[in-house]
Amino acid sequence: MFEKYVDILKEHSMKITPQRLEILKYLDDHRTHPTADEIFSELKESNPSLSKTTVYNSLEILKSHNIIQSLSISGSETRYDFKSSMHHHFLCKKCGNIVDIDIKCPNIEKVSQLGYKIDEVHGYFKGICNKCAKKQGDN
Amino acid sequence: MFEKYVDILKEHSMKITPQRLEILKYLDDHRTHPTADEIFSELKESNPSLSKTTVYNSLEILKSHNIIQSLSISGSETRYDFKSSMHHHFLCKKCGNIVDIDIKCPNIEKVSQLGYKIDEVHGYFKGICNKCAKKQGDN
DNA sequence: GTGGCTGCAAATCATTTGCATATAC
DNA sequence: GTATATGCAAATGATTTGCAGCCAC
Repeated sequence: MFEKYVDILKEHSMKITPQRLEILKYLDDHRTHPTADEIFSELKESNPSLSKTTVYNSLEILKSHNIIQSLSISGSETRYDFKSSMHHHFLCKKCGNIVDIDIKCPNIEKVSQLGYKIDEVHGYFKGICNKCAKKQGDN
Repeated sequence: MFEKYVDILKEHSMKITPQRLEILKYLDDHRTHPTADEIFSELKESNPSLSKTTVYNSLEILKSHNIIQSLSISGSETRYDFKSSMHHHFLCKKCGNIVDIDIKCPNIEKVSQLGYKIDEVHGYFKGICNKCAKKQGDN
C-alpha cells in the first residue's frame, strides 16, 4: 500500500511518518492539483487528529526535496502536484479545472544560454476549456 | 506628462482619475514588477491621502481592460507589469530580481490546437541569475 | 535518548468588503 | 445630477510562527 512512498522518503533520508505517507499517496492518487486545505480536509476524515500545520510542513519538506512541486496558477492559494515528467498547465477560468499540458518547453535551452541557471519552469495557460466553450455555445 | 495615460484610459472609456494616472505612469516608468504595496508606498509620498484600496481597485480595473498584467511568480504577493509585447519572466531565488525574458512562446499554437481558448500565457523560470552565480563562485 | 515532527492556538500579511464621502463627466 | 471612484476601518483567508508533547530512528 505505502511501500512506494516509504521508498521515496527513504531515498531522500527523510523520516517516515504516517502523515507524510498519506499526503504523498494522496497527491499520487489525485492528480487534480489540490490545495493544502483540500488535502487536509480529505485526510482529516480518516485521521481526525491531523493538523493543517502538519500538512503545510509536509508539503514544504516534500517540495524542498523535489518530490512534489507547487503551482501558483490560480488565485491566492498554492496548489500541489506529484512530480512527474515536465509539463505545463492550463487553467479554465470558467470551471476552474487545471489540466496538464504535456508539451516540452523549447525555451529552457535558450534561457540557459542567456546565463540563467534554471531550477524550475512553470508554463501557465489560462482561458476557456473545450467543455466550457461548448456549453457557452449551447446557450 | 500624463497625456499618454489619459489617452489610454480614454481609449478604454474609463474615468480619468489622478490616482489611475499616477499608477499607470508608475508602472510604465518602473518595469520592476512591483507589488501593490510597493506602488502604494511610493505614490503615497506625493499623495498622502492615497488609499491602498484605491491601488488595488485601480490595478484590478486596469488589468480587466488588459492595460496591465499580473504575475504570480514570487511568493505570496501579486506583482504588476505594464503590458508590452509578450514575454516570459525569470526570478532569481538569490537576489529576488525578476527580469523579462523576451522570447516568444512556441507552445501557444499547440495548446490552442488541443482545443483550449487561451487568454493569458505565463512563462516563469526560477533559478539563479548570472550576477548571483558569479558572486557565489567568488566566495 | 534525542532531535526532528506533530498539533494546537495565536499571529501575520496580502487582499477584499462594507460603507460614507467625494468627484468625473 | 448621478453613477462611479476614493478612502477608511474592519473582515477574510491562506499561510506562518511559537511552543509543548510525541514518536521515528
